[in-house]
Amino acid sequence: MDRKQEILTAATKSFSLFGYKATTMDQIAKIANVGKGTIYTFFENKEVLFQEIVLQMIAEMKHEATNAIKEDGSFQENAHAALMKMLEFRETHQLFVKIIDEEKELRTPTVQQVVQQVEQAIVLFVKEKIDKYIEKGEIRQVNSELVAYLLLKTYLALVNDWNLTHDESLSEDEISTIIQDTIFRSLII
Amino acid sequence: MDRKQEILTAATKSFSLFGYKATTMDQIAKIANVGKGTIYTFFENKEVLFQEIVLQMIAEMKHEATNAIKEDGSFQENAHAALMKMLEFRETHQLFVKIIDEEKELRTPTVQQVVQQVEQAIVLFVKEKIDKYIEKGEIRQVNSELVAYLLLKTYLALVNDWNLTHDESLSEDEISTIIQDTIFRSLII
DNA sequence: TAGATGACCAAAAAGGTTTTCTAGTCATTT
DNA sequence: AAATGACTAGAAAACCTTTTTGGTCATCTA
Repeated sequence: MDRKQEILTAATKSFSLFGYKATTMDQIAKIANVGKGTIYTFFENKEVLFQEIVLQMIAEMKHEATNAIKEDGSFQENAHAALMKMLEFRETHQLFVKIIDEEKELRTPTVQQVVQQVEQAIVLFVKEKIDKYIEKGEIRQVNSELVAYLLLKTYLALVNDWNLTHDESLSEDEISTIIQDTIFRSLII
Repeated sequence: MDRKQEILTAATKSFSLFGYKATTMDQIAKIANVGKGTIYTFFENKEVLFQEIVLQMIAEMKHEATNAIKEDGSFQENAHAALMKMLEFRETHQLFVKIIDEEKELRTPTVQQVVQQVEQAIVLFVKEKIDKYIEKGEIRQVNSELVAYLLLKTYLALVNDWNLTHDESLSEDEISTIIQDTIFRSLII
């Protein structure tokens, strides 16, 4: 495996496990079995390395979501499939959970910035999907950006915030059902 | 005006303006024109004084919301009226805005706790209203607590979070329209 | 001699200590 | 009997010291 990939893998592992702030460049170098200086021949600095990894994650999310969608499927079934994929994604990709946590707890400026980028990317992606279904005439003509924003915030509230005030987390089924029953349902003509 | 009310007024003013942490008991005493010791003859401590004020605010919110609702009105019009009242309320009662801000920024434990109480009170109130309309058969049989929770989180996202990533805040009309168009609409049979 | 390396440095963060501030008390006053 | 504000203990802020860490670059190695 080439050194750059070695470093990316090591950094992803460490960021996912310890977060941005608690991950040191020395640590990454050690895990990747390279000298620290080597990292800097591939990545300008820690922040850029982090951003590249997060960008990779966003690409993967898009990929997974896109895969879950059937080109000729109805809005209802595709929305459901994509949502379920995103609920799964969360479980396998700890990085997503970790950075949202760190943004809330530690307030690391870099992380805050990156979380914003992620949110923006997700909203844009979802907005485009909504727009497509509006064009198709399958769903109502709504402010697609606002709806996309609302979907993201709802998702995060149910997935991350609910268990802060309640003993047990919501199951994927409960989350899926409530979103289906409210926002998705309201869109269908 | 009696001393207790004088103190409550002064404290409300100071908490609304500076938040919980930045308000000192000396300050409240000075504004209220009483000796600091006097505060402690009416209120056990700073925390209790704060809670009493917030409890008062919750009562007022309930009062306003209840007033906005017509006993024989449809779900649609009452939901809209109550939502508009809450959007107004926010403008006049800076305390609500302030404590939600302080909970996010400063993480003062007392404030965190109190915000939780407020949220719980609101969710319960909204849940009961939803249940009433389910009974009436005007809206679908949904998990009313979850929907109430979702409404609150949506409200807060649109009112507080949107402008963190966008140049201009959403207008009351935009907020009202989107909530109406999504969550409220999905409930109606 | 091109690419990798880790000792090195400046700057930031953590840790520890002193000073200031403030919630809450209570002896004195009204 | 009720109100007060000087007082205190403990919390928070400010300050200084030490350690850590991101980033560099002279040296090494293949």
